[in-house]
Amino acid sequence: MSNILLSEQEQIRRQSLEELRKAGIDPYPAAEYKTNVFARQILDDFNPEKNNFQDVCLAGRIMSRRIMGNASFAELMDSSGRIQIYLRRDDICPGEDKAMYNIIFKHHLDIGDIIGVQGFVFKTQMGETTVHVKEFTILSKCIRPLPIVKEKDGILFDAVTDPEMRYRQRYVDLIVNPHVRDVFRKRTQIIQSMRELFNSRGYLEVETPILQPIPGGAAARPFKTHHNTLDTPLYLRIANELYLKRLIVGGFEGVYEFAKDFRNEGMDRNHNPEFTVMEIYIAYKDYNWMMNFTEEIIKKAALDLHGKTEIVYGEHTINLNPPFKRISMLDAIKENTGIDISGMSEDEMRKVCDRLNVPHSSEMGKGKLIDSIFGEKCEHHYIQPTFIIDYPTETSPLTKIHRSKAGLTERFELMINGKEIANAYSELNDPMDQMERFQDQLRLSEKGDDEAMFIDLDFVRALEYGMPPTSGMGMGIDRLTMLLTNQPSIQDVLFFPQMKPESQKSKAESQKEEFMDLGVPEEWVEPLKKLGYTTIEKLKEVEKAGKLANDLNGFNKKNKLGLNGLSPEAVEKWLK
RNA sequence: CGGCCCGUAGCUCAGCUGGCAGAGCACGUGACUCUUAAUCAUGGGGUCGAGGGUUCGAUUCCCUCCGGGCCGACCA
Repeated sequence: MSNILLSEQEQIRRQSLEELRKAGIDPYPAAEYKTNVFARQILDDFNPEKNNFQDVCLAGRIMSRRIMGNASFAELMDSSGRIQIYLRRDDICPGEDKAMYNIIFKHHLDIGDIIGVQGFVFKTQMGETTVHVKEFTILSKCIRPLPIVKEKDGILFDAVTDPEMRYRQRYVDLIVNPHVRDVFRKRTQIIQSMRELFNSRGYLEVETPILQPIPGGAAARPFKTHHNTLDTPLYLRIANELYLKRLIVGGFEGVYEFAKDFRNEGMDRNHNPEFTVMEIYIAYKDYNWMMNFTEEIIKKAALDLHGKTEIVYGEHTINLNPPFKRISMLDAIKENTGIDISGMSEDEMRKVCDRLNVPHSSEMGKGKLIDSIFGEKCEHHYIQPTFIIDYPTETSPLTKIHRSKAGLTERFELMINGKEIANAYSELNDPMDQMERFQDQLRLSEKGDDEAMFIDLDFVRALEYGMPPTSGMGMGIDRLTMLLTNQPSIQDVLFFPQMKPESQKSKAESQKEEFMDLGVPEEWVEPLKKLGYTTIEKLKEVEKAGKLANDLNGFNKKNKLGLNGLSPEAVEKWLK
């Protein structure tokens, strides 16, 4: 009875559903439907001279229909693509009873329904490879109208473009925008490509805690939650770095994890509160080795995806063929600003910041100032893949001190298209140095730096048992996927990007129970609301009960609700 | 958090200085046995995001709120 709040098209589809049931057809059958082919295989391999595909069975969603009296064409979309199907009344209904075609197919099937078809493949006069259907089976009825997207030669007409619909109802986006499915297939291919490489080297894929008592391994604000039984706070991980290094201490030589991390910070085209990072740690290696390995990972992913290392992103063509440019952070600053800041004091650096219009504040040390200059003046210039190496110690508390350059660490970030794709170190394995660095972080935190790292004493304890020299690297899978699939926003490479919750009802609308308290029968509440009486206040403003009763009875008749008529006296009682 | 923009039929979008809410596709009915953005005829479908204000009259002007986008700030 809630049907009256549905759109006309939804009501019609629900009626079709009932008609199917009345005709003895289950619109949601339970049985397995055995198919023997996908649309793509037919389109690729059908050859009229070979006369192949003469007994095919496939299943998919009806995406368009062209009915011409006693014959019809439609398009069926399965996971592999779209193929045209052809139905003739006298094939579907060989006997006297033509209902299966005339009634069921023509009137009770809609765009969006999922059906199975069995028949043979042929080419139409227009040369279109088509399945001539001898029998069809309804597999699932679609009772909500699908946005209609027409297609001609790969061009979409009236495509669904509203970002809100695309992200909130990704299932609709995936149905009507075929290229979207491709992006997500490629995302999985990228991960597979990396996993293959790591497994071929004998590295172990592992899982580490998402709920952590101390959110370590990065500088970021965490999501906080609470465990009832332990009565203790827990945090969603901002990184898995410290746990993976514990495993290296434990004796594994190479470990990696594709990890969901969570950061309670802003959202924009490059940031989502939850995101995926691949982190890998390999014993007895240093960051120089890791640069070579990173080149190999990126190159392989590009080749596995595109068969070449040259990719297009927006207006740029980017070449992912190694070797990538390597430049130290200080040289990068010199390259982009013409200023050599090496050996400068903190005060001198502040003057440089002022000259370059780089914002800075009093609690920033030399490291942060360098970081800031690089971020403002250099980072976005590195379109072609570039390793920025040797970062200041202050901003790299988990990284080994540089073997030869004072004040710096053995760290690199890989920049592509002006954005960080990967971050790696020669891992700090000196437990006493690590403890001091944590204490430095604590001092920063006390000064008000809310992104300073927490101290993880158990991690220091692990290092005290001895961690082999190790190099580790983290790579942003979402950003890498954006890059390799030419997508401008992180929302386009996440199936379900974070959105504000949809508000269900406007607060102004009165609840059903409030109307029923006034004596309105339950089944009349929705007709009342549909007529504009959305609140009990509006109902009480009504002066002529007779007219309202008349309106309601008229609505009842017009929409064929089949409700018992209302008397003016009954309506009069609601208004008191 | 700040600036700009958007929200009208299932979808894509028009709607001028305020005056009866529109188109294409989709949907209903009818015709049509090789169509392909099928075609032809015909019909129905709207809380103009929500609430308030100004006005004789608001989809249109003003305010508040909700949702979304872009840019910036902050943040990896």
